[in-house]
Amino acid sequence: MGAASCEDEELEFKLVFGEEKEAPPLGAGGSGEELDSEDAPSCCRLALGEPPAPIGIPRPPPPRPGMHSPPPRPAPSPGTWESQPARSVRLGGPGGGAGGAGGGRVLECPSIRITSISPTPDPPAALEDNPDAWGDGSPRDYPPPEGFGGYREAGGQSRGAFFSPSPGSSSLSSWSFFSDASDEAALYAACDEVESELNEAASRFGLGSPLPSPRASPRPWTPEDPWSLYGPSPGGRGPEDSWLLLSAPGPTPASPRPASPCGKRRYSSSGTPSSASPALSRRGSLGEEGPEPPPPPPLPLARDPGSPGPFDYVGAPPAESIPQKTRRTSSEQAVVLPRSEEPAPCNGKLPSGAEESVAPSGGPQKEVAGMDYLVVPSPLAWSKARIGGHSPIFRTSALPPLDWPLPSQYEQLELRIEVQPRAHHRAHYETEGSRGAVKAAPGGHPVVKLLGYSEKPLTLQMFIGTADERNLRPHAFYQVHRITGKMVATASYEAVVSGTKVLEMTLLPENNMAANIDCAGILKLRNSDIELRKGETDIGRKNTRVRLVFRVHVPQGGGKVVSVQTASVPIECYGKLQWEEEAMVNRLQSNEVTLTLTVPEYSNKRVSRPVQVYFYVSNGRRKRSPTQSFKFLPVICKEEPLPDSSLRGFPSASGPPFGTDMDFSPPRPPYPSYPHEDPAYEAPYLSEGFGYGTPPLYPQTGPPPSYRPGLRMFPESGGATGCARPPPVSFLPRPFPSDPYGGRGSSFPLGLPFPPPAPFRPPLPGSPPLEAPFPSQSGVHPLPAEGYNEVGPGYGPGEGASEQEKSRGGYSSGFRDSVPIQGITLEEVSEIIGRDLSGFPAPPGEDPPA
DNA sequence: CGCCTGGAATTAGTT
DNA sequence: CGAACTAATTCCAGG
Repeated sequence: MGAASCEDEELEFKLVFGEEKEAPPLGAGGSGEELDSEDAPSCCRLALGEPPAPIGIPRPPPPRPGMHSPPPRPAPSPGTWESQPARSVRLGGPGGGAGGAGGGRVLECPSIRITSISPTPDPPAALEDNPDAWGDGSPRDYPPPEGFGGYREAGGQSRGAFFSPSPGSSSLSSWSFFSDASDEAALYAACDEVESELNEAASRFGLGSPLPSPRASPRPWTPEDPWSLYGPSPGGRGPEDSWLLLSAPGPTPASPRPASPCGKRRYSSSGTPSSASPALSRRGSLGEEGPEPPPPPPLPLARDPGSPGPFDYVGAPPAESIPQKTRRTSSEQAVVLPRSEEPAPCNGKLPSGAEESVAPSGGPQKEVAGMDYLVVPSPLAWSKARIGGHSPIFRTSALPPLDWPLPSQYEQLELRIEVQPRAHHRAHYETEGSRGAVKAAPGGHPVVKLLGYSEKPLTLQMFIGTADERNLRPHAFYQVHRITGKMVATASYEAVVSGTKVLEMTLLPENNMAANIDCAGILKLRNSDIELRKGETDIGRKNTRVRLVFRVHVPQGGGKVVSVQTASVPIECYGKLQWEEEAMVNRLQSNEVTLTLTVPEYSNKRVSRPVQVYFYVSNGRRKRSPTQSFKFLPVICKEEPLPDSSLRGFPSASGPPFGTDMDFSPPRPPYPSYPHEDPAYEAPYLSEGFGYGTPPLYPQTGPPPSYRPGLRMFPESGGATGCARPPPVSFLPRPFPSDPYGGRGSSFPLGLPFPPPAPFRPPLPGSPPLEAPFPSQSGVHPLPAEGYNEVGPGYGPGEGASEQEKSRGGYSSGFRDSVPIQGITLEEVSEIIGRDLSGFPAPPGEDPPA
């Protein structure tokens, strides 16, 4: 719903609206729907939840590899993981050494070769591997890409072009993969995994092109960072030593990725030069890019000595069009694995210095330098490792890859997103100027904090991850973009890890180990550029949601670190709102403390899931209140609390830490203001288990202590439902007349909950019910208070419920298609709007855009 | 002048 | 194969 505005008068928003100027995330709401469509894979949901352990990861079904990179394997020490090198090695192209520029091939191997990055510029050994090994002709063998745009490349390639799992959407299967399958499954999976992993590994290599991002600034801080590993000190990558370079094989054909959400679409099939083809594309992806700087020098890896980065910037990735293989082979290929991500411990051998030490940065090329070959652990081992819940402890030398799931909390450590980003952020294309940093819903920017540690500065890594139901992993179509400028107070620098741009910031004890993420924008890569990459199975179309993923490696002594990660709520990156309507304010029923308006009906009446929509109150000018949200729910949801609700949020299942969050436990604000709460969103996301670690803060609305997350009320029944607070909202289903006050849809007063929460108001007589008015539908009964779960299985009936319940026979039929349901958490509404509004003369109402 | 933004115009991909 | 639509990108203009 759009914002309702009163043009007549200007409202005083001080109270209501924070000062925030930012536009409300309108589009966000849409997600719900999309989810529906997209969610596809029912399988997705994981039930697993291993607690803290990162592992909550489900095993992938045989078919698809779920992980891109091999999961870290358990280290000798109990509870410790070593990241493994990609199994595939890229064969050096021409000279293997140098970056294997030539199309190195990837070998599949049982054994992996890892090269630690040596300070020396040597080309990565890995590259050299025999190409043959990979006879598969997998994409891995690619000619060196040339002129790619850095980002794309980075993203693409690295992401593994091939390897990397599809960003997103696709995925159906992924989950299945991970599921903790039983042993058998495990085995099964193992095989697949192996491949996948290999692929991943390969991808990583590929990545390497350093991001050329011009902007990447030298690392600001770091120096002290204990973990120099990561970030080598600015100047040096020393640590890199520890980093390993891997060359990975292309994705095996066999292990196809999960189908993209929609099924990956093919651009003109055979590579038609359809527009898609980069080269041809009008946009000139290729063309443009082509011109771009040639692939990085042979020794890609090396970042400039000058440019320090924890992660290496790998040489710029080759053009998208180029087969990944190519890219990889090129010098670029030699990717340095950042300590964490990619590093595979070499034969056990850690890269020198790898461990905690900060390795001086050796030459950039270190990565390449000597790679050791590792014996590849048996698939099973890997599988299990993944599956099993293990502590997120890794060797400093072998940090977990970006696609490796990690818990947000471990023992006393917890990486929490104190302030969540807005649910909508328009990403910019390379052809556009920056669209700024991601903002927080309440205004300002997201804030991430590490709890349980304050000894010394640590490096906080951030990258753009997927937001689908599959495992959280770097998003192929989006990259983090470093924002600089006078308005940016947080020092950061870009690094490329395995083809994924990573923004690194410092968490300082003096700042309570918190970082204000005001330096992170989101870059959109052209779908065609990414999709053309060999090995890339994901499609970019409609794959526009991302999450900000934060990771930190906390030194534990003994060369070990605890890696914790958390992901933000999903962020819709398409500028475009799916739905937006302006709600009409019913002045007659509005007063100083209550704003009554008619809620427009949701555009898509067939949603099967709850759709969270956002709204804000505008004074008709530029003043806008902070964005608030509520959900349109399929009727069914209300009625049935999913039994599994708990499950629905995989997260919960996945881990203790998560569980809570997922459920949006108390800490969470009751209000819908934030997207993540949105069932739609969450469910899927949650599934991943990790990401959401922390409950977002909802400053604005401050979560009322009293609030029960679980209680959700629908308007009609709503009040009844037992909201802790009776929301003063009433919906009136009405046709949507143009009439200012009459509305179509239901109207509800946004009242100030204050004093006495107004009881829920019954629908107004006049308004024609859209379909079934809630009330009567009464089917709507108060949901069981499970917290959000109530609403659905995970909130909702929506996505979460979907599968499970369906399977159960639950509500599938349940949703009413035709009827748009409007479910709102009264509480939310009340709080959100109500308070603020109080005091207004005749407030304009507004709706949330979907 | 450059960075953001919001929107609209185009073009490509689907149905 | 073309039309109608939708989504993705590119451009523009205003602040």
